[in-house]
Amino acid sequence: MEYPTIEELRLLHDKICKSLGDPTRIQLLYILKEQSHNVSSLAELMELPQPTVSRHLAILRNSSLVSAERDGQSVNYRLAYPEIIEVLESMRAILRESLVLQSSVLD
Amino acid sequence: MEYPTIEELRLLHDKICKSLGDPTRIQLLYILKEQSHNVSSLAELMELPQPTVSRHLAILRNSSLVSAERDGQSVNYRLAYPEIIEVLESMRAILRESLVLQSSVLD
DNA sequence: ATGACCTATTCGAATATGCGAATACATTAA
DNA sequence: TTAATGTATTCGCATATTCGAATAGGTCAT
Repeated sequence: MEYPTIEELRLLHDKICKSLGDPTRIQLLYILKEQSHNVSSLAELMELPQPTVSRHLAILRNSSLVSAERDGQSVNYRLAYPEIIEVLESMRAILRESLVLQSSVLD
Repeated sequence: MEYPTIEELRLLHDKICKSLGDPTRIQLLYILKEQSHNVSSLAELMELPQPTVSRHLAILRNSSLVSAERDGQSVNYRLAYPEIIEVLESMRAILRESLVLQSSVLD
């Protein structure tokens, strides 16, 4: 496992980590994990204004985490790299571990 | 694989993802992957002021990603969950894939 | 207790991020 | 072309985050 350069870490942060730095975007990824959706469908599912969803999708698109394909008037979004869900699941596992550890300290 | 609730995603974001949302903290994790360090050692390695490093370590500590153990006057920091490096490596793999894909589009 | 050393926290300013509202853009049908 | 539908972007504002500088807190030796 090579030690990444500072520049690469900065790129990693800019492109991926920063993208995951908002709960709405994480939720979008989990919804898209199940199936692809267009913008208005996502807006309805998440009960958020369409421009808000569109903005978040633009960030995810810029990070290459989702891909967009126009289908007539609407634009269909899907996960570009389903592996990102496994990444999030690994984080959830760490989170669970740490919470268990913390609660056991209280005993 | 269970579908996480919005509350859980929000917790995931607050505790883990937000912590990864800064390049300095990512670099700290990669340095600590090699071996544990105290604060001033990290500050010197990263060429950053001690308070800056201390602040970032506090955030990582609050996220349970690093653990601190006092050793006399200094405080030794180490990765609480080395798995976090694998998570970051998975993100780097996705990043590489997307960059390769983008460059091939240019051909 | 005092000084030396290491670490943590606070404060103010600068920057970044997210949101609502309005609007611009794109596509299709009539 | 015009209207309708769906999507993207812009503008201001509010909030959040980061950093440098200064300072406070903790530990140990004298």
